[in-house]
Amino acid sequence: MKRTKNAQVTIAQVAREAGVSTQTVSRVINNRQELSPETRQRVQAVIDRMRYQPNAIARSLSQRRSHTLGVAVSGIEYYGPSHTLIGIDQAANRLGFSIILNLIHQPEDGDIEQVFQNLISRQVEGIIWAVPEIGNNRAWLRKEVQRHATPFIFTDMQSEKKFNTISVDNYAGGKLASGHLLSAGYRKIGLITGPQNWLSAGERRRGWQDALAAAGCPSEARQVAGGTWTAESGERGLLQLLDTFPEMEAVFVSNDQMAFGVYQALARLGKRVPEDLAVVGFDDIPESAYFCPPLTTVRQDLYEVGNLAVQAFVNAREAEQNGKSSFEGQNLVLQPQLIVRQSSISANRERSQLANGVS
Amino acid sequence: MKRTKNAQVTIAQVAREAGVSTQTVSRVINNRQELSPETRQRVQAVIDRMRYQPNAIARSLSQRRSHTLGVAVSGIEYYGPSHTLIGIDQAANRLGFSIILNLIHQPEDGDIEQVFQNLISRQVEGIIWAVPEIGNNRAWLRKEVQRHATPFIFTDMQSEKKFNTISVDNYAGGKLASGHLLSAGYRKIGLITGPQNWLSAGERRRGWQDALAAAGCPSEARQVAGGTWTAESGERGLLQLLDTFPEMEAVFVSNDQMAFGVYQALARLGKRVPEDLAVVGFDDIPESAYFCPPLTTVRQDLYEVGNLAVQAFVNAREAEQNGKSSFEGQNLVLQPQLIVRQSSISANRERSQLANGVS
DNA sequence: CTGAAAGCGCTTACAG
DNA sequence: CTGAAAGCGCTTACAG
Repeated sequence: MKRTKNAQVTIAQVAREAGVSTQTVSRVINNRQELSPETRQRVQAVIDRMRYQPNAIARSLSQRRSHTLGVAVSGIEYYGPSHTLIGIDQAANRLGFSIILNLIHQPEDGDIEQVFQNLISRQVEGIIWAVPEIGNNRAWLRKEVQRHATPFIFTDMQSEKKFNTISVDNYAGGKLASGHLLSAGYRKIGLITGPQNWLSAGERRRGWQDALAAAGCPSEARQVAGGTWTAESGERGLLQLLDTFPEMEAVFVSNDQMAFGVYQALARLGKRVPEDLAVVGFDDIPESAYFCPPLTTVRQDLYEVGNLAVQAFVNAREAEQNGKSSFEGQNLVLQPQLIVRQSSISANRERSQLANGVS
Repeated sequence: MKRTKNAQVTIAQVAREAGVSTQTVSRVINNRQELSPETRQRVQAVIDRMRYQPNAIARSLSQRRSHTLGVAVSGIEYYGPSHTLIGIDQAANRLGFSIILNLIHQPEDGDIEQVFQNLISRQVEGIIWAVPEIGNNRAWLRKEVQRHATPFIFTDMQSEKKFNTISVDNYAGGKLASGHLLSAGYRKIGLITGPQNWLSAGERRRGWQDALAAAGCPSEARQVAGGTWTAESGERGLLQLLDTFPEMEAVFVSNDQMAFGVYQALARLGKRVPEDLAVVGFDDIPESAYFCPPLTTVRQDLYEVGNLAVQAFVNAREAEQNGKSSFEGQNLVLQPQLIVRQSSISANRERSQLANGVS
């Protein structure tokens, strides 16, 4: 009586029970056409009665197709990566692929190698690498990718001919944010960056720099504070800038969470946004519309990045199967979008002198 | 020249190349002891040269072990679920398990069934179900779980003898939050809830209700506003309460994101926290320490829930293997922790009359 | 210490 | 329309 539980029912058992061969059962579960309706029905009945579930692993082995996609992601506790993952998951499901997930905690480390090998040995049909390019944690990976036939899609990587990349144009985003402040009349614009070695952080910084340069505004080192994406670091960054760049009129903060920290620090000091300091963020997290005042920011559709990554996988796969001569990667760059709210629009355009403490 | 890429190298090819049998190669890659050092070395050299990677699928089939864990999660865009997932991932990695991920978008729907079947057919060795119990989306699941031998761990579910559950005591959390406000001297305490049909939302509400009842305070319907976990709904909830419960002195908001919305709405109205309204949240998201003023909230260690879920899987598995007579589930309940910050402590304890608009 | 044989649970040509 | 045989790439007893 103990065993109400399924010991695995196999195709052979079903075949015996139904009085047919195993490949007839196989034809039923795979919905092949060359089958008499009666046989199909009879076998199906047995399948249902025995609650037969085909073993996907056995199927994978004989078909040499795992119906599986390897996904490596970092930082799913943040808004962006979690949405990319959601996009990947939904698109993969639509195509009937399961996802083998690997969260990368320290992209700088050698566990990159282990994750990659594990995915390969599990015979994933493709790999999506949604891990920020930090420093050169990918030196090893690049070589390996070219050695394997498995389609490999990079997210968050500089476009590069030999690879498949889907990314958001962070440089353009940085320019957009800074250009907006410039055209609103601000000239003394500070910057709070993301972690030094993240590619996206660097690109946003470059965008800021070039926009300011193009407008003939200075962009000196003292106008820049280094953050780590957290609200806390935003707060620290602002305090630092208030010290090194007291004449600051506006600040481009490299993500919304840090912008939140900036808001809090300003509130504590009795300063107002945007009258005392205009603020622009990056990401457009859901909360930013509810900041007080609502935050001007740069929206990037990371969910779409996930979808496109899966699409790129499909494309790469087909190319591979059609024996495309050389493995040419495709590079897709999404343009971010400026969302203007009140944090960057001082109604009367009289920028107060933050330096003088007039609040 | 085209094909620099690996066509799959098999154990047979390695064996032939090394002049040994396949099971000798198998012994090398599995690090078995009964092997002469020379043979091992020679075979290893061939493995390295040919870049042989064992096929995990073939191995799974013959071993009848997938080294795989099925994980279903909802809402990874939120703080809690994403941290649970991180906890699961890390613990699983330590044990050498890969994760097959399924994001559940509409827990109410029948896709529950499909996800479950898919996981089973992929021969996962266990399933962690980190999907909130909403309505009775699990009626079907419960039956199915008992039919299969695969260990099944529920997160976010009411403790129940027959199942393995790991959860946070949301009821206690609600009591903690409300009790704190009561002992700070507040009597007129409002509530903004999470979505009606989420178990955790209901539990927090029950905690609030019982705490108030125990203190002899009213907890009428007009003191409650329904939210949906988002900042936007928090804002709406507050406005509603201001209308239906104007004498309100304090409010327990069922998560920090909604509390954030409450802050913003109050700021817009020129009201101050906690002088005009004391606020307590739930979750302790990283930002809440940077709210202005810092938010009193209830911390739950969802990362730990993930870790414990994996541990519970290991335990259930061992029990199963040792043929424990009946499948007795284990129920683990984590206690949340009150984090007191400034949003609930009015220095001079003079509660202003929000109703009168004296701010 | 090493190998020949069988088997894991399916599918894929190939016959008929 | 249906089945006997071989094979996917490993591991597991079993010999020796």
